[in-house]
Amino acid sequence: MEKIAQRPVGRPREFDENRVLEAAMNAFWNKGYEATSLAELCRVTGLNKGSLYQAFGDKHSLFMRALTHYSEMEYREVMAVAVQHESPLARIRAIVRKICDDACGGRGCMINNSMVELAPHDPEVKAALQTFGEQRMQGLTGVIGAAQLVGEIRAELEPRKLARQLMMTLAGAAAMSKGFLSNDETNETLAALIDSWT
Amino acid sequence: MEKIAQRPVGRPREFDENRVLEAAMNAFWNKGYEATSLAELCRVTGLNKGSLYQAFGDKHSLFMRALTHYSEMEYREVMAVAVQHESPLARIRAIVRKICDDACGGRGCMINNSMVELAPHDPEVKAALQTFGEQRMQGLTGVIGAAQLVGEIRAELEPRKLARQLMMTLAGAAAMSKGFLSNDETNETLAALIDSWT
DNA sequence: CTAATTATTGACCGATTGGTCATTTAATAG
DNA sequence: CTATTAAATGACCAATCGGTCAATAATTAG
Repeated sequence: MEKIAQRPVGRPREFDENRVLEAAMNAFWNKGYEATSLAELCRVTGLNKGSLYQAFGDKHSLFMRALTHYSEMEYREVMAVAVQHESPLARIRAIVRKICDDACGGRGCMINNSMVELAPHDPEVKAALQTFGEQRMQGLTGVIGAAQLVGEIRAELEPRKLARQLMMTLAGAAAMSKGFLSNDETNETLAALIDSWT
Repeated sequence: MEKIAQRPVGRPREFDENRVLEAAMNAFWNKGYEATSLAELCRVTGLNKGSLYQAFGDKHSLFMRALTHYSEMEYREVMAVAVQHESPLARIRAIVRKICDDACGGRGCMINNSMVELAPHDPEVKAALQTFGEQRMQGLTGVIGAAQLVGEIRAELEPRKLARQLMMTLAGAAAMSKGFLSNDETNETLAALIDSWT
């Protein structure tokens, strides 16, 4: 017996879950959690309240899904850029450039936005952000260590500390690009940081 | 004729403007603009809506006053710490430590919070933040230059670029201290950055 | 066909939002 | 005293908030 992908019982969904998540993510990314109303979410997703609630639960649950969606999307895109480069240092530079350019689009980084707006008062968001952060810390630490092995970064520096330094500077870039620094200025500053490691 | 501080005509105010501003600042600093309701502002200030509106205008105007109050308070406090040290480099370290410790109180830095939450959609806030930012950039650039003159920071580095680097890292510290890094980790990272300049 | 199951719709809900205003109160001016 | 000015109060407002729900529609199971 072959296992055919048969439809579940009941009326089928008329929307694509990923498209809806994408739309909700963009709304939250642009305006933050509090400033994004359910009416706005209905507008951008094309669904009405009832459907939104049945499919995703309340506003907070939808936000958590959108936040996770963002984290996975961003991670995937950054990895795709990273693997285009051979040397670890070139990978680091490409990763940083990609993250910086994404954040300089005027809406910053959704993870950073959420950390600032919600983390202190929302344990669920805070826990998710810590998970995403640890994931990124490990990735960066790994590639920094690799760069040291091939002599592209000075060996006496501690990979974990450099990764932390980079994470902090990227977080700062995401914030300051929203109202104070230009894309060029942030990119230049990040490049200078990495140069100081070689 | 001596100029006596005579009371103005009409019923005198029953509250101290600075205390009210302080209370409003703390509320906005804790929860951000959108998440702080007028009811909450009345609660923490002890005033009721009518008085709040007559004295400060609408919510947005009150926020601008609170934000300015924060900027001036923080600037004053940082300067007070700075002047306790003789050498420029010691001043830089003290300034950074002070800013970092303030931001690590769980509520971050109100300027950074506002940049993330409001700058992209609120021109008035954005303009104010740019002013505050420029002020700080000039201060940091100056003291970095002074440190170079006495040989505490390598002379080949550009003061403005170092100041930008420091501002970005401090902004990152303010954000990440809200949900990801401890006070010790942020302090250590910032100290390492400054060490790399010597 | 009927029964069962799930999705869609939009009217509806109480609570809260930011904001206004007429009335009262407390002071000075003359 | 009266007139004038300004602050304080809390009732009041329309609009919006997040959230619910009964009615309807679309599908599968038998």
